[in-house]
Amino acid sequence: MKIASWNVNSIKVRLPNLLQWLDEFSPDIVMLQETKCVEDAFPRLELEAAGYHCAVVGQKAYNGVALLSRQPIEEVLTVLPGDPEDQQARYLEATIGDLRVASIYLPNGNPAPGEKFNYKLAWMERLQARARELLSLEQPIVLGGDWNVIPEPVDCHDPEAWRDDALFRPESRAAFRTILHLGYTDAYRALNPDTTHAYTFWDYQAGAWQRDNGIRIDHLLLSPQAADRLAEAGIDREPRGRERASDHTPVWCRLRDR
DNA sequence: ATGGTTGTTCCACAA
Repeated sequence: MKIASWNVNSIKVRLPNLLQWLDEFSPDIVMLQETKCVEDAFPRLELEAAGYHCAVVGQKAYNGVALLSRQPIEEVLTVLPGDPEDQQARYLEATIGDLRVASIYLPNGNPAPGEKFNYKLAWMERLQARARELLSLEQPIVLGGDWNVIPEPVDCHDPEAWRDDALFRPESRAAFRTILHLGYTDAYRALNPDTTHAYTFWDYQAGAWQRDNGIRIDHLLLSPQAADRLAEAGIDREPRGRERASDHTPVWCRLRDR
């Protein structure tokens, strides 16, 4: 069972890249972020033709997350609980087979400090509460997505350049650790404890890709029942080097069948 | 320190 997460930065622009990658990589489940379209504009027919069920939550122009799955998608939750005022399409949770999965697009939070940073931290509090609730299911869970958090200095090319950024500030990193400490496992880091230059995002600007000036901000967090089945984890850099690439590349893991 | 890029939308904003 291959599970991947990819911030595609517009599903409309990236559909050819996505279809090519689905064909080559053949994941069973994909969490998508920054689809940047309303539900009705999501290219459901093309993805179904490629063999995937779709669940989508979207809004105009910004945000938007989706789940793709070879198996049917059930018991869908389209909002992160905890704030009825929050209108941003950033969370989609569902049951697929014996798994509970979520596609997460965590707020960027810049500039920090400020309102956007406050929103990020409040959103992380809500996510932590939901992550704790989910653990009581005692089920394999995968919380995957663009977490917009650089967990450790080793997860960026130049820590000094990111020091005051919302993705690397102590508050963001602490909130991420708090979720890990509930009992979740960072799939990539668990199986690649010493790997450096393992990035999932390279800015479009200033030749960041060519200079490998990247950051690791896309993560798959596993509940204990999922971590027990973790067989492989990696980052597929190939899509980032293609024509019309997203600024993110997919992160993935493989869980053993039970 | 600055500027560099991409996407969506409407003449900026988000990343």
